[in-house]
Amino acid sequence: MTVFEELKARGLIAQLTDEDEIRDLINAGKATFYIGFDPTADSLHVGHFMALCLMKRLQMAGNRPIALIGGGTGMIGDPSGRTDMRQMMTPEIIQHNCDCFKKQMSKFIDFSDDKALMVNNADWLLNLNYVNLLREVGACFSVNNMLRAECYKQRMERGLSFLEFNYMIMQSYDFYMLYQKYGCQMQFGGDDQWSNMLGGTELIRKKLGKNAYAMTITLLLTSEGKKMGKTQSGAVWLDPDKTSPYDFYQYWRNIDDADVIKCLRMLTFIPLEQIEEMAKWEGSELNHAKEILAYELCKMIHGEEEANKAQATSRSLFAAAGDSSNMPSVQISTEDFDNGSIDILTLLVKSGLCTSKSDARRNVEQGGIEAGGEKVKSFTVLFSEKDIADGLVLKKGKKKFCKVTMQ
RNA sequence: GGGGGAAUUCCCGAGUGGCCAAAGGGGGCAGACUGUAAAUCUGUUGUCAGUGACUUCGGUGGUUCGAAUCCACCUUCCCCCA
Repeated sequence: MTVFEELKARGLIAQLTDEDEIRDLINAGKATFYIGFDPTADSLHVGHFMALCLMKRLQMAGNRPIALIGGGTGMIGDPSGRTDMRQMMTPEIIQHNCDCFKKQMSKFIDFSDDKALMVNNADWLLNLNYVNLLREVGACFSVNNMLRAECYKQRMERGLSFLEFNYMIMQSYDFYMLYQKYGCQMQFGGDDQWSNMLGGTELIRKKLGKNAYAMTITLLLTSEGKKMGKTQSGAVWLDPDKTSPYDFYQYWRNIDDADVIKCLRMLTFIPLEQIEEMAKWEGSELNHAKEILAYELCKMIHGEEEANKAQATSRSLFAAAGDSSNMPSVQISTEDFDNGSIDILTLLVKSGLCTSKSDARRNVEQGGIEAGGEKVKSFTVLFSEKDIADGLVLKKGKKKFCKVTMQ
């Protein structure tokens, strides 16, 4: 199976400018392509992961990826897929985020011997001269067309600043530069990037008279049409300090039945034949597929060791056997005790399971709290240092655990 | 540059002097049922020393016994005209 066929079979491809050309280029394994990443946070998240996977798959087929960090475009902010204006970020934050991205990506993509490149568009965007830029590429963009683009249309109702309107031009300019500097013929990205990417291929055609191609990856949506990788508390991060390997594992372990197979196909490197086997599983059997998904992804991001730990912890907590050594934990010190004891509400807040004492009280009242395997019946229950010395396991609801230990 | 409108709790959105910690919906959390799923039903959803107190309705002042609600100024956003 060729790379292209595989991408297609996995359902990764959303739109392409020219299917035949792109297929031949990437199957030949000699192409240079790029994917851009805007430094909107100090860690990559699940949304970026799809793009990283695509890079890896293509790299394994011999192609050369360029990871473009948007140090320059980040100064503007992409309006695509947004209903409100992005908050402007300071140059310092952007720089910091760029550095973080770099670190995470190097773990995943092989950048040795120029097998992949990492460049920052700040290198050329920040020094652009306004009038020169307008004269150089301004004539190649039709405002009429731009306004027709889906990503701007959505914003016509709520307002779009000139700053953000220029984002497409900056991104197109990137492609134009990369084409000239590195012979980069293709740009890949999320499906919400489609119009920005077309801007680039158009620009290259108009300025250089050359063909360049664009392909978008299917956005990973849940069966309910929401973006995957978002939780109530925000994105699911790849940085273990922001989303612990255990939480990362649990996110996938708890995924909807309807989404498991899709995720296995799109996110893992498990051979398609095996995935098709799993697709036949039904009912509670699917639970096993979820475990596989969670383990595989955890292994890819955090390494085999962490994946094993996360799985062991998860199994032990839910199967009530094995060790609890890797569940989320907090340490408290003697100072947290009042007269040698600490109450359950304080403990719940300290553990991070509850956001406030009111919240903790409500959870206790509703019977949602267990401590050391026993349901907490009253919010006045006290614990001594001795109770906690060996590690007290708190449980909120069915799935949230935290082990409290003494410092 | 001129004119008009808006800002309410996590989000949407009601509230136009006391009955407002603020309707309704969404989301979240918890309980029941389950497969660590979905759907459904129930409860809950500002904080704290919980039958009470305290802080919240863009900001700052003011009127009033009493303000999310009235007045002034400011900030931000949207719409129409140029």
